[in-house]
Amino acid sequence: MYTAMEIKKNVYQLVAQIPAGKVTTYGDIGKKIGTKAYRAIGQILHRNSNWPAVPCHRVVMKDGSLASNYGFGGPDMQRKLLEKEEVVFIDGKVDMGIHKINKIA
DNA sequence: GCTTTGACTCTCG
DNA sequence: TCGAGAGCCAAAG
Repeated sequence: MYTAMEIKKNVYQLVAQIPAGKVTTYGDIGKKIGTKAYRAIGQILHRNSNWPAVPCHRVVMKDGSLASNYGFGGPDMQRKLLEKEEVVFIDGKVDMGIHKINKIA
């Protein structure tokens, strides 16, 4: 049983544990914390009370696509940040086969 | 205090 | 293989 604060804390914790050059998906985070509210995670990160402690730019969709409305400068900014992390982009999407984390600590 | 929206994902057609 | 619909949780109006 998680409370709103616990969920947010878990999300921030998991995202903060993502190393540079690696990315994760909302689904993995949701399953990791035991919730199916993948949208809520995105919402939490959008609000992001813990910026810049939480690298929300390392969180992408299942397909590797970036967020639709990244609230920091648009998806372009997010892509730029990931590229600086040595993340390889394929067809405008993150190469999940290399950068996607198998399991979050 | 209730209703609507939102950085998503999964399943059925 | 591609498209549309339902489900979930939290924050804002």
